[in-house]
Amino acid sequence: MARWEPDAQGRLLRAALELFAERGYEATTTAQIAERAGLTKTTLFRLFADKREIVFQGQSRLVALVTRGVEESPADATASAMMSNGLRELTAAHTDEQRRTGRILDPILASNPDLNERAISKRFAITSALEAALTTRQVDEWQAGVLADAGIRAYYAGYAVWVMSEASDPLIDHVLAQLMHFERAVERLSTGAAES
Amino acid sequence: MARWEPDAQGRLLRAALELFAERGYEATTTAQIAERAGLTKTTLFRLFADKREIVFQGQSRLVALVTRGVEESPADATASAMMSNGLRELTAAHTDEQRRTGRILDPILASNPDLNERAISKRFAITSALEAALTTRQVDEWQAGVLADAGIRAYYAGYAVWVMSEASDPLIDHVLAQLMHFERAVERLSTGAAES
DNA sequence: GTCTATACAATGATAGAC
DNA sequence: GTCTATCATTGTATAGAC
Repeated sequence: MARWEPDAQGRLLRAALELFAERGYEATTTAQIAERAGLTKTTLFRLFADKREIVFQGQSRLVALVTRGVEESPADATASAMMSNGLRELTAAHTDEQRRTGRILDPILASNPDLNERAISKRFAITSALEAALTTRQVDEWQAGVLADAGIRAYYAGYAVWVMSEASDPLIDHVLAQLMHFERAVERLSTGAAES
Repeated sequence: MARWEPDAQGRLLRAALELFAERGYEATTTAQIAERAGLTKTTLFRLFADKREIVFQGQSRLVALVTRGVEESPADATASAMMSNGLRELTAAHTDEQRRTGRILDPILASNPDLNERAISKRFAITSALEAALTTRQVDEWQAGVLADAGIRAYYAGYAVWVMSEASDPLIDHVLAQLMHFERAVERLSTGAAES
């Protein structure tokens, strides 16, 4: 069936993670990654748009997931409930293996400005997708923006706790815990808004 | 006094804007930009970290400005008021000439993925600076995050209207108009939160 | 339909001369 | 502070092998 070893993308990802951990992101060339994966540079760049995408490919599907979570919400759902459904869909995509990968990957992402920039860009893409999905469901534009910012903020904050946690508690619990902080913040802002 | 023509950075910026407008960002090489500015590629890369920074250098100082606006707020200011002060400082930095530049630059930024990514990164840096400044002033972390997200959202939305406006109305007016939308959104969220 | 070989343009770094 | 020169690396383009 397969004339070549299967799962070229996965092999490239694993090779990249190994090399980045060994010698750092910048000191690793795309040729070295390809070689360790048993491929060539040409193939690497056919499968990934650029060097950074090797490590972020997984996050690209999150955009579609958060959108679907909102779209599949019942017709009478509140704006907040639709946002939560988007997050639920996001978190459902995270396996225990991703938690292990995250523990290796996250320090690498933080260590390099190029990877950091791409990470920020991905976060923005997910936020924009959530915002657009809410707007499509007739949520007021500013409300959609605030809910999207807060929801993705909760998602990232919850993820940071989850990825470092020893227990096998599900990601969604951490994200929902963060969302409660958001609701408290909104309460305090609305009562305090008149003062200023 | 000056053995070379002064304002190398400004000359490079103007040369870059001209060339980007003429033939696009990708079709312009750093050597061409340097040549039109009467310099060489080496000098360009000593003055700017990379090709994109030629066009974003101006935004880097905004990080310091928003921080200062919060820091200089009176001791009894509310969290919202400190955030507004940060925005006030940001908007004060925008001249009428920047509005003209923005009309040329913004379409270029939107047209190229690399520039877009850098723009998102700058927005995140400004947001993080505002958030950190509020936290330093003892604002609760989640409240600081929500206020920073919303404040910078208002700043960008206000900027988008201002840059296209024919009248010579100040930027701060547009930003404050956006902030009122935020306050209304908070009101509606706090009353509706119990439903879900 | 996936991979390889080769050649190539552009970014960005570096070293030494003026 | 700028220049010339050279260099490694990213990323593209093409043509062909299995």
